[in-house]
Amino acid sequence: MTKRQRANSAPTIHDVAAAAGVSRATAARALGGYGPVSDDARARVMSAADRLGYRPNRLARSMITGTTHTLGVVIADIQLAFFAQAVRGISDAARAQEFEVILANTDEDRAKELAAVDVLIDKRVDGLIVAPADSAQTAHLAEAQRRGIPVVLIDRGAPGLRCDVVAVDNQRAARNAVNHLIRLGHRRIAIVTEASTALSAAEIGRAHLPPAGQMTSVLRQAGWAAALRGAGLPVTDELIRTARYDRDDARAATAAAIAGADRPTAILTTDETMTLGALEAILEAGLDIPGDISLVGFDDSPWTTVVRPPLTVIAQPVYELGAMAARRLLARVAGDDSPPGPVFLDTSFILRGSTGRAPEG
Amino acid sequence: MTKRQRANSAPTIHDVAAAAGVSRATAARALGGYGPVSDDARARVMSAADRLGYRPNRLARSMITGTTHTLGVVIADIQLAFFAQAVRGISDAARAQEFEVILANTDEDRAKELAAVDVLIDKRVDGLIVAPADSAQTAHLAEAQRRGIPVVLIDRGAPGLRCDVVAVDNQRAARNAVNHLIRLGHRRIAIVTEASTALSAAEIGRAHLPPAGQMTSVLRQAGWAAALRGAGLPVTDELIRTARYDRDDARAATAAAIAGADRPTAILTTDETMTLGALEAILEAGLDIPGDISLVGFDDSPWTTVVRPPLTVIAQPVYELGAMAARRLLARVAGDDSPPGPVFLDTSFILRGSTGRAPEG
DNA sequence: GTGAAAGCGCTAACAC
DNA sequence: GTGTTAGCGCTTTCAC
Repeated sequence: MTKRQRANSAPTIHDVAAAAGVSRATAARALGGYGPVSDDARARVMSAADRLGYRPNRLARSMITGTTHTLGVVIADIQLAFFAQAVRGISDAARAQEFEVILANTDEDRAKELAAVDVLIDKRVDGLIVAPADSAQTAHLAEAQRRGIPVVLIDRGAPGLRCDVVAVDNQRAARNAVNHLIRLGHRRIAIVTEASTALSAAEIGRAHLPPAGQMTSVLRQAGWAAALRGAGLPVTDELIRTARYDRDDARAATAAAIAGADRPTAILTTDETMTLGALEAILEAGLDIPGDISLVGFDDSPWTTVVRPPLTVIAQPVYELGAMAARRLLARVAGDDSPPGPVFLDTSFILRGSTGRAPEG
Repeated sequence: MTKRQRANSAPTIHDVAAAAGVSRATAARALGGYGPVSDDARARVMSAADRLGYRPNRLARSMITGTTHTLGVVIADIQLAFFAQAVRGISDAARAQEFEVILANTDEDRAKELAAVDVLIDKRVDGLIVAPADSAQTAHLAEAQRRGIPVVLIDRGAPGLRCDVVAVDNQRAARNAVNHLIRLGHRRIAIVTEASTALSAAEIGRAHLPPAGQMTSVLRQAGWAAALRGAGLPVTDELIRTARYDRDDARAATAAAIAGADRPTAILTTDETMTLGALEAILEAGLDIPGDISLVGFDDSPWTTVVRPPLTVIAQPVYELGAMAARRLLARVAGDDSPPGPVFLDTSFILRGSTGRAPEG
C-alpha cells in the first residue's frame, strides 16, 4: 500500500495539499495562517480542507513548536468548593487565551503530587499551577522550572521556591476576624483547625511565619494567636482544637471544646469543612448562637445564609485567585521574566448573625 | 552546529543511547519496557537515563501510537458540586489506568460545547465524557465517534446518539419522593425548577420522556407530574414554578408560590441551586418546615444537615456516576465494542426533618 | 509566492 | 538481542 492510499484514516495536511493541487508547505501556511500565501492558493486550500473535514493534529504541531497550549493544574481535591471555584477561574482565564487545562488531584499527598507533576512534564504542559502539599519540599517544582516550565503557586507559597504565588493574606484575615470578636468582649476564643498543620500554643508563640510560606491553616492559626496576644489574652493549648481534615472529626473536636468547664465564648474555624463540623457540634449541644457562643469561619459558602443564624464569615475571592494565577502563568509562558513574587488578593469580613457580644460572666 | 551538540536542551532517547553506548532502538526498548533487551544493555540504558535526567516525550510517543492517554471531560460548570464530584470520580478512575483528564466548562452553552469538543479532538484525546448541553443536537459528538473517539454521556442522554450513558433514573426518583409526600397527605405539591427546560402542565401531561433522553430537570418534572396523576391529583401550571438557573431567581419563584392564596403544602426542588433558593424564600416568609410546608429536593449536599430542620433529599451517587462513566469510556478506548446503552445508578431517598404530614385544611 | 527537504522525538518493522 | 531504517503530521529553513 503506497503512502497516499490510507483511504479511511483522518485526512492530513498532505491530503489537503493534494486535493488543492499545492505543496504541503503552502497548504500548511494557509491552514496555519502564517507565512505568505496567494489568495487563490489559500481559497483552494481552505475549500479542500473543509471538503475533506481536515482537522489539524495538534500533537504534531506541538512536537515542532514545543508548546502544547495546555496548563497543568495540581490541586488537593476538586470536590472542595475552594478548588472547584479556583479551577473555574483558571479554566476561564486559560480559555481566553486558547489554553486547555489538565487537572490532577493530590489529596495533599506528596507522592501523588510528584507523580502528577512528572506526568504533566512528560506531557509537555506549557506551565503549571500548583497548590503544593508541602511548602517545604519543592524540588520537583524547581525541576519543572529548570526544564523551562513556569510554575505559579496558588493558595499557599513555598519559601524555598523562586516563583509567583497567588494567595490571600491569611494571617491578616484571621487576625481581623478575631479582633472583631475581641471588640465584642470575647476573651476565650477557640480555634478549630486541621491537626496536620496545627501548632501548639508554645510553638505558635515563637513562630514567625512569612505571609505566603505555609499552609493556610497554620497562617490562620498564627493570625488568631497574634490577635489574642495583641489584646493581652492568653494563647493556651486548650483553645487550640485540632481535627483530622474531615467534618466529623471537626464536630468531635468542637464538641469536646464546648463540653468543658471553661467553655470558649467564640470559635474561629479555618475553613468550610471545619465550619460545618463546628456548627453541627454547637447545634447538637443546643447552644444558642450567638447568645452562648459566637462562630466565625473562613469561606463564604452559599449555604452560610440559610442556616440560622446566618454565619459571619471571612470570604476569599476564590474565582479571582484562580484567574489571577492563570493570567500570571500565561504571562510567564509568553516570556515575561520580571522578578516573581507573591500577589495577595483581599479577603472580606462579612458580618452576619453568628457573632455577637460575649455572654456575661 | 551538528545534530548532537544541542547541549542544554532536554535529553532525548538519542542522548541516552549515546551515553549508554547502544542504538536508539535498544534504548527505546529498555526505556519503554517493550521488546527484548539484554540485562546488561538495560542496566546501562537505565543508568544513563537517570544520570542525564531523561524523561520521555509523550507527545512523540503519542504521534506514533495514536493514543494520548488523555480523556476529555466536557461539563456545564465545575463550580457546581454535582460536576465537581463527578469529575473527581472520573479523574480517579482515569488515574487508575494512567489516564489524564482535560477539563472544559460549557455553562450549558452549545457553542462552547462545540468549541471544546473540537479542541479536544484536535488534541487527540482518546475518549470523551460529555454532559451535553442539548440532548437533541449531537452531531458534533457523532462526528467525534466517526473519528474513532468513543463518547460516554453523563448525567443526561441524547436519544439520537448511539453511545453509553451513565445517569440516574430521574423520573423514578422524583416520582418516589412525591409519592412519599402524597402518603403524608399532601395534595398541593409544587415544583421549583429551571425555566429553560420546564414544560407547562398541558405539555407535561402529554409528554412521554425516555428515561435518559433529556435534561435532568424535565425528567424530574415528569416524575413529579406522574406521581400527582397517579394519585388522581391535578397537575396545574400554578404548581409549576420556574426560575432562571440561579439561586436568587429560585428564591423569587418560591416566594411567589407561597404568597398566593392556595399555598402549596409541599415543594419539590430539582437541584441544589433551586433548593437553596426555595429554602431561603420559605425562611424569609417565616413559614414552619414541615408544619406549614414540606420541602424535598435533589442532591444531598453537606449543608443539608446543618439547616433546621435538616432536609429530606434525593441523593445521587455522584462520584460513582463519574467513576462509572470513566470506566466505561476506558473500556471503549481499550476496544470494547459491546452494544452501548444507558447505565442507571440508584438514587436514595433520605428522610430527614423537612418533610412531614400535610397541615390540616 | 511556492516547493523541496530536513527534522521534532519517538516507535515499529525488518534485517542481521 | 541489536541496529538500521522508515515514518507519525506537522513547521520551517532555504532555494527558486
